Amino acid sequence: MVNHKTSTLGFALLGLIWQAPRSGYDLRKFFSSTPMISFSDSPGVIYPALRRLEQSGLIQSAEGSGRRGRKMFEVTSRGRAEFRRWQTQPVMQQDLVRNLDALMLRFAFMDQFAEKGAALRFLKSFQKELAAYIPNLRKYLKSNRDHMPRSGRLALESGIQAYETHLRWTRGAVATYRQAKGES
Amino acid sequence: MVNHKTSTLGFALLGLIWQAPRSGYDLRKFFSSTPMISFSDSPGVIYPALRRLEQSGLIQSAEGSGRRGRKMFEVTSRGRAEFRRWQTQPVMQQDLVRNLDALMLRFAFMDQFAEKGAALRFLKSFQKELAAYIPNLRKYLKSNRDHMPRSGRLALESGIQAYETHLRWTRGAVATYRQAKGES
DNA sequence: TAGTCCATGTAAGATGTTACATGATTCA
DNA sequence: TGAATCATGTAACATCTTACATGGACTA
Repeated sequence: MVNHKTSTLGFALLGLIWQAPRSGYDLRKFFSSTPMISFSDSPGVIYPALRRLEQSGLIQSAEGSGRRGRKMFEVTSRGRAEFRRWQTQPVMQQDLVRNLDALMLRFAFMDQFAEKGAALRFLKSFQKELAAYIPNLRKYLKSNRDHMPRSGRLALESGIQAYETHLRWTRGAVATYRQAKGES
Repeated sequence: MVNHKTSTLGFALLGLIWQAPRSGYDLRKFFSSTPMISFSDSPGVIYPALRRLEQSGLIQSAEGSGRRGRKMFEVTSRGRAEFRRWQTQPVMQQDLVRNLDALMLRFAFMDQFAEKGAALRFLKSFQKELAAYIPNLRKYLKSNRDHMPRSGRLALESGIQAYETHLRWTRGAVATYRQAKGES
């Protein structure tokens, strides 16, 4: 068994297969027809990624798979453990800057696959990193705005606004979870 | 001369070198110390990318480059033409979904390198694609919200909010340009 | 029976990640 | 002189992009 380091795409596939056993074709169609369109639905991406997940022992093809010609995959217990490990890592500043999409993917599957409380911990951790990072951007803008071209300044402001929107979102999300807790 | 298809990183380098001749080291430091930190500052990324730009004839190393050991690059006329072509392409829905960062990069250099009016054309084009795309996400949310897990729904809402923030930003940016035009 | 969709794959090539390597320069 | 920083590079590896290839099933 070869051990590949799972990519963001790999975790997306793993999460979807965990939701319900799926074939490569199902996954391609899912990507092309939902907001997960940000992932490529090309066969040259999906099938090799599935083979890697299988080689790493994170998924296996189910026997007696549906229609002839289809190969259905299901998640193994190793796959579930690996997914949870990835999903519940603390949020780092680097994730914010380089991999915001992966962060949201981790959160998207939180209710289904992580233990209770993981969603709130994630949100708090995300919030903390955002609150620490946004002032850096503001500082840079303040020091440099006068000798930045207008479009450069606007682009930076757009980035700041995007992070602020995420921060606002985390507050709403935390409230949603708190409320649900109170009701239960 | 080999012709490589220039990547987003390549255009980032090209734009920065156009602003002022720079060495690989300068570029690495720029990435690591400004909001362009989203690009890798690793030498294993920067130096090969510079070689590719040079091989494609988009940059050349300047003679008598500064301190001993440094190689300063400057943009060629082919490089300028290629940058402008990339920068002034119309915005496609695919750019929105897969390459939002590249879009903002294109805009960031607009005032410096594109002809007058290009910034406004870009903003209008961006606006149009955003206005066309956001309703798709809303529709998906509306049809699926009842059988989505809470965290999945929240993640989708975060995506919608991010796009809406960009749309709001374009309106502010258009106003900025209009105002400057009126004043001039 | 012809066209479309289902379904899986391979191959070439470019790019990015990470780690390693080397030597010059500056400054305490 | 030793450490940090300047400065450029290579090499192994994994991944993604794009294009091509193949055959079965369905349906007008």
